[in-house]
This record gives sequence, C-alpha cells and structure tokens, in this order.
Amino acid sequence: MENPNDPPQALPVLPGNLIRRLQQIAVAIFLEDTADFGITPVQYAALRWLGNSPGIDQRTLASQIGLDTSTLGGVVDRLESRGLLVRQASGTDRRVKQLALTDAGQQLLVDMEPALQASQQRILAPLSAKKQALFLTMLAELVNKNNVLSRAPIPSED
Amino acid sequence: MENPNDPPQALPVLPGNLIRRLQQIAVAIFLEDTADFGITPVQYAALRWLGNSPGIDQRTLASQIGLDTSTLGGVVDRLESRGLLVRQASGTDRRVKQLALTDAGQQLLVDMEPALQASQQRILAPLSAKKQALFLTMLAELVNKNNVLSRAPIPSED
DNA sequence: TGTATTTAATGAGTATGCTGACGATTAGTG
DNA sequence: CACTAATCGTCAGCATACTCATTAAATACA
Repeated sequence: MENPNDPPQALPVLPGNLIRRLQQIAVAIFLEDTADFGITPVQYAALRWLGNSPGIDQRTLASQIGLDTSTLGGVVDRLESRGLLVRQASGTDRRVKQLALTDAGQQLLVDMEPALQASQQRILAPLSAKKQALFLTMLAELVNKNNVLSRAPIPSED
Repeated sequence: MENPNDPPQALPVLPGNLIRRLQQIAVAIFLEDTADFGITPVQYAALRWLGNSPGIDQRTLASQIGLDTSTLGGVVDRLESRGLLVRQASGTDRRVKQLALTDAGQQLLVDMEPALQASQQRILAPLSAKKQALFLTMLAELVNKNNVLSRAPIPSED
C-alpha cells in the first residue's frame, strides 16, 4: 500500500487540511439546517453577539467574533439591507457607527434557535457523547491559546 | 457571572464558531511560516496532490482535495500563471484538461517541506503530544463520517 | 444515424476573509 | 491653538468557496 514516492505525510492527514475540510462541512450543515432563514454562519454570529451587546460599534463587534473590520463591514451591510439590524452614527464620536438588532433581528434569533442547535449537534454527531465533550475542550484550547496568531485575534476578557 | 439574558449557549463555545476560528488560525499560521513561498493552503493542497497523481484532470483533483470545480479552476489559473503547473487538453477527450507539476512546482514542494511541517506542528502545539494524537484522530473521524454532508465530498477510496 | 443525456470546464453572482490605503474625525502634544 | 497621532469606517484588490447557468464535447440509445 505504501508507495516510497509518497510525500512524508499524505495530504488527508495534515491538520490544516482536516481543519479546512471540517470547516467546509460545518458550514454546509449549518446552511442546510437553517436554510429557511437564509442566514450564513458569520451573519448568525454577528446577530447573536449583537443581541447580547446592543449599541456596540463595528470595530468592537468585529473583534469579538474574530473578523477584521473590512469583512464585518460587508456582513453588516447585508444584515442592514435585510432589516435585521440598524447602523447609526454615534452622537459623541462621529467616526463610530453603533449597531443594534431590530425587532425582526431579535425574532429571527428566537426562531432559528432549534435549527441552530440541531446543526451544532449534527456536526459532532459522529463522535460519542464523551468524545464530543473531549473534542470541544481541545478545540477551545487550541483556539484560545493560538488566538493571538490569528489575523483578527479576539481580545482576552478584561 | 452568568447573565439570565444570555442565550442558551454563548457564541464562543458553539462548535461551528470554534471550528471557523481554528480554520482562521490555521491559515494564518500557514501563511506566516510559508511566507517566503507566497503559497496559500489550498494552492499547496493542489500542488501536493498533483505531485502524487500527475496527469489527473481538474474534476478529479477538485474532488480529491474537497473543492468544487469552479473554485479549483481559479486556483489552477493562479498556479499555472506562476509556472508551477501546466494545463493541457487531453488527447483522447477534448473536454478534459490534464494537470501536471512543472519542475518549478516539484522544487517548490521540496523547498517548502520544512516550513510546512513547522506550521502543521504549530497549529497543534498548545496540546500535549498525547492530546494532539487524540485530537487528530477525532478530527479525521468527524471529517470522514461527515464527508458526504460537505458541498464537495471527497469520494471514498476504491 | 440522429437525438438526448451526460460530462468537463468555465463564467456570473454571492459571501467570507485578508491586506493596505484612504478620508474623516478625534485625541494628544508643544 | 496648531500640528501630529491615533482611530473608525470604507474601499480596492486578491483568494477561497459555493450555486446555477452555459458551452463544448463525448456517450447512450432509439
């Protein structure tokens, strides 16, 4: 089976490649389970975080969900044009755009919750319950400890 | 600490969100460690697979590394314009474009190997050696068993 | 043979995700 | 107060990553 001309490691077992594949799978499952709502994973992350922190500005939201401000700008554009959030200039600092969910945005979070939970469980479903917990722990450990290496690191809690 | 108005699960612990973050981190580490070569993770995957299977067509390569043919088309465009691979019409089926590494492409794979290995180790570095093996096993299990749910599933081995 | 179906690659359209540059505004300093 | 720094959002540019439609070519079948 082993070919001496093979590279030192086959592509399918390189960590980076497996992580890329799992991300593709997770997005596909999310989109399938939440298809009724027409929301992407990143859009959902923005809405959900905003639901807990209304009034924050774009820069803060971007850093909290791990996006650069340029990417978040486009995400907010699409959510605003769908009436799920509002963007308004701050009264005290005219550089800042403050964000808040609309009623429709709030309602969408509520309506999506069952489908979201289903999708998140489906991603890990191939593993036993015990392994799922273990995987999540290690996943969080990798993300937290490597956080600063990301291009858009999430600030540590104050 | 716990706010009753919090959503059922905080965003940072949702599996899909952690996977997205880890993918961002893995890409950032790869780009940093291999900056001298100007190659992206997906471009590397294409080159590496092609090195083992010269002469395959675009459709096959796309499915082997988990991309749709449209995305791979662009990747191949960029690698071809850099002279790392060649694209030639098949003699037996004029629809098919066969791909093969150039000498420069072959050499680049060799030259990149140390930096690639370093990047792959750095991604998992926060975990102990034992945990790294465990994480990789579970990661592969999730990818393999969820493979069909991806938009561009990788065909199972024959 | 001739028509219908399938297949390979490409193109348009949309959505992340990054960099670097830019204009507008605010804050800091002499 | 004027000059400089830093900051917020945006834009252009590039690279994944998907869908759906289209074109060209090969295959199946009547």
